[in-house]
Amino acid sequence: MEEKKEALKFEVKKVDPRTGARLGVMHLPHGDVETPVFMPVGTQATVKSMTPDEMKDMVNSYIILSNTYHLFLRPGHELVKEAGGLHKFMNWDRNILTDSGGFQVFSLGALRKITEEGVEFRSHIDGSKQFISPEKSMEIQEALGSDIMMAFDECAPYDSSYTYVKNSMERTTRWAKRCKDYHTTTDKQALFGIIQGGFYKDLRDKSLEDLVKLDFPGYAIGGISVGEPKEDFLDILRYTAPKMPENKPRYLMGVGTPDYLIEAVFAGIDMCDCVLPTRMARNGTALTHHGQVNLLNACHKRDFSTLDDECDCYTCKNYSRAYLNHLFKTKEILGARLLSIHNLRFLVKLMEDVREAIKNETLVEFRDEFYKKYGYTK
RNA sequence: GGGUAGGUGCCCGAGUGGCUAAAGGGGGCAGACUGUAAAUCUGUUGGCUUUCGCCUACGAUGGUUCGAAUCCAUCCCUGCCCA
Repeated sequence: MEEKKEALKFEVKKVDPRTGARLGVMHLPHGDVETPVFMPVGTQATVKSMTPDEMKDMVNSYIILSNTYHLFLRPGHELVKEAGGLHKFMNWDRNILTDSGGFQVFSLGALRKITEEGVEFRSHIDGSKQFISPEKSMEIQEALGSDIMMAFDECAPYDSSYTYVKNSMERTTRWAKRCKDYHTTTDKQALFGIIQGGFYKDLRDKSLEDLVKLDFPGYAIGGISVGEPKEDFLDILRYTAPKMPENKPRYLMGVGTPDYLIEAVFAGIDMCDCVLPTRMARNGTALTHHGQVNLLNACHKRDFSTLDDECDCYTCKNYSRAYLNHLFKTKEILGARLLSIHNLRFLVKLMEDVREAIKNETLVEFRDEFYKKYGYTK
């Protein structure tokens, strides 16, 4: 019997004997992606302020995210399809992972109503009534033509009760089944399931168990990094990640800061994404090897030194903190661009270094040294 | 020279007897940002005392009043119009 060709083939190249961290590679329709990987976010078919060439040449990114809900509203998934798909539309020929719109169920809280059938939204743009079901999310993501699609889920708020999270998680699992039933072109696009269950371990177990039965080519942890204390985040991460199928990519959604990324890798996570580097960049804050640096602070006015002496990015090689300070003070858009280049490169490079450390079995030393320099107390 | 409008905290500007250390912007200083409703949002911005409080402050000086940025007088300065 010949096995049907699948969009995603995942290889675990090595598991760090001391930590369980994994080194791997995802073979995808638009090229290979080495893991662990940080995926920049380009919600509206653009990583804000960055051209695709810059994402390749300056950031060295092989996969980025985009968003179902936002592209559904504008310009509309039909239009993107008409343009030849999302890759062609935005001129990005490497991989794209699309989020399902599930996060918007959470972030647009006041504007939606959840039922078994799906979620009714009020558009944040014009207030118009919109409806997204699991099937609709699949239809949109198929029209976009992303390489990895996410199942339509509900991301419950941090303060949700056990009963609420239980019902929500069970519905998310039913929705995942509906997504899988709808999505048949598995040779072109891989569909990942999303584990929910909030901060209740038995619910995480149940979610994982039921999703694994559905046999997705990859699994994500959703519903954390929603404003909880770090201990709670680490607790659920360390509890859930190691139980996820070993032969499939493990994706931690919505993370983030350098310490969260490193902790995720320690827990056996292969993929992370976050808006943080680009958003912080636009707001004037840089991630550096010596901690966060707010370029708007007065202390940089006459600081002609480089932003991060250990960074290899275009910004660090060519501009001073004083110049960046000036650009942000004057609200020049180049400031946002230069810091976006830096922050994105910083996190992508962090994962490159992490992969190297796993290869060399020096991950623990790498983490300790990184934390010490960054100023984390650990 | 005549007329007229006005002088408020770093800047612009509201306030026309007590609720005013004085709205709102801007600027300054700092903080937040984690599957993007974010080039956004929040705090703070006279001095001393880090509670109560006291002092200084709305062009200057003097006055009316229990009480004045707000009313009166004089003076100084600025914009505009006419000569």
